[in-house]
Amino acid sequence: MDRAPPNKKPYHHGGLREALVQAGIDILTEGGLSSFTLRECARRAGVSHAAPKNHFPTVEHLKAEIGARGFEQMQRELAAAADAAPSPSAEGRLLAMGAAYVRFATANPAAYQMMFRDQDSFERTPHYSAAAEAAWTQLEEAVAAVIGAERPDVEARAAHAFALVHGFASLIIDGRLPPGLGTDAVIAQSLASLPAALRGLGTA
Amino acid sequence: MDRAPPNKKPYHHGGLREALVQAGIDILTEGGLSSFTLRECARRAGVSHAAPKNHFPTVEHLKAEIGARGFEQMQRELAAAADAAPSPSAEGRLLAMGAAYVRFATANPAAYQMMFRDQDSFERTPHYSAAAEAAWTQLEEAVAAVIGAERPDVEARAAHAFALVHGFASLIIDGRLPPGLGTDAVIAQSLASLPAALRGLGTA
DNA sequence: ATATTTATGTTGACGGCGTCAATTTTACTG
DNA sequence: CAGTAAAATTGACGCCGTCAACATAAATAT
Repeated sequence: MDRAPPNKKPYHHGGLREALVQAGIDILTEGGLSSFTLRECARRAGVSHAAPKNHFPTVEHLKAEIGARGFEQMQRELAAAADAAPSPSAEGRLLAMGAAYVRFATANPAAYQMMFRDQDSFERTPHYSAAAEAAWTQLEEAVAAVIGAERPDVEARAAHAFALVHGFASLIIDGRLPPGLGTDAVIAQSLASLPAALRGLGTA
Repeated sequence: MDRAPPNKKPYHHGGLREALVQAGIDILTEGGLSSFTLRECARRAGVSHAAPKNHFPTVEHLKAEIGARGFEQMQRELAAAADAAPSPSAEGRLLAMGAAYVRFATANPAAYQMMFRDQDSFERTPHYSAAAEAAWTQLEEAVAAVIGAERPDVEARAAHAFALVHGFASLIIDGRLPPGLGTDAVIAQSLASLPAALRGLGTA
């Protein structure tokens, strides 16, 4: 009857694929990107070092799956933040999303790195591609709501917004910002300039 | 007489430390971050795999040195770009530096990654720290020239500018921008909003 | 000049990694 | 109840970074 997650273990393990993903997320949370290892994922899942092969052809496929989950989780948090924005205007929603974006990245630094850093491997799986694309669409729509969807440069303006929040997130995660400059206040101040910057450009 | 680089080889190798750094840069240029290996650096320098130990206690120290060179090179290019700016105003210089920043990162993606990505290792050497700090100071001064050095939020505004260019650079390097959005024109358009954004905030 | 000390490199080993091939165990299916 | 296919184990391979022991060559001291 039951196939994947229930208490019954239909196969040898019963849900190794899912267990590997969860183990990987735990490892990232506990020890950061450098402690992530395929063999350690297997250990935590209680299987031998070669067992993952049946569910993920290479370690990059597992990383891609974890990255996809990260995009999905972030998308949920951004949507919630937009709905909970103090001002329900398009601007208010965009600013709330921007703040939530940086908050997600700094709260889950290793997962965020797994989402964005190609280490090289372009083993982008369909799931990863879809999740990343959905997150991009979410951002693009929020920008379009601010500047008007008919604007021919909506994509370019979305890229601007994306670069700003991703830049802050990356710099904070890598510790490359002088102390005191990665705070919510500083970021909120920078985000405040975003609507004007988005609107003021590209109409030329 | 001659000690370090000349044709004479006073020691066993004569300049292994420098040769390792250069080999590392070559590897990054040719094969990207994932092909960088301490043993491969040693191979290219023509020494055994353990020889680097005498010059760099760990591979992270070598990475830090290469990262430091990257910061120094970038700083030179930014200064040259500012001096060659079409408009010699503070704004013109800042915009030229921003464009040069993204250009450097995309032209040397692996070196840029080595400069910024901590892989974890906080083996920051004095040289690395000094070079990174100098680059930050350069940016801060350019921002101060635009908005006025007496502004109490110069650092925070510099962080804003830093995040924007670093965000673009990172997204492009990691291939996370939809095709066509990493072009010079799009970036120039975003940079154009920077002076107004920097000035318009934080005076409150 | 010779001896000693120090710096530099080599060799070989260690454990950990990702991947693969061969094999065994378990579940599904006709 | 077969027979097949899926899932997992074992053991090996070649890499990697690091270390300890040893060898060599340069600098220094006597």
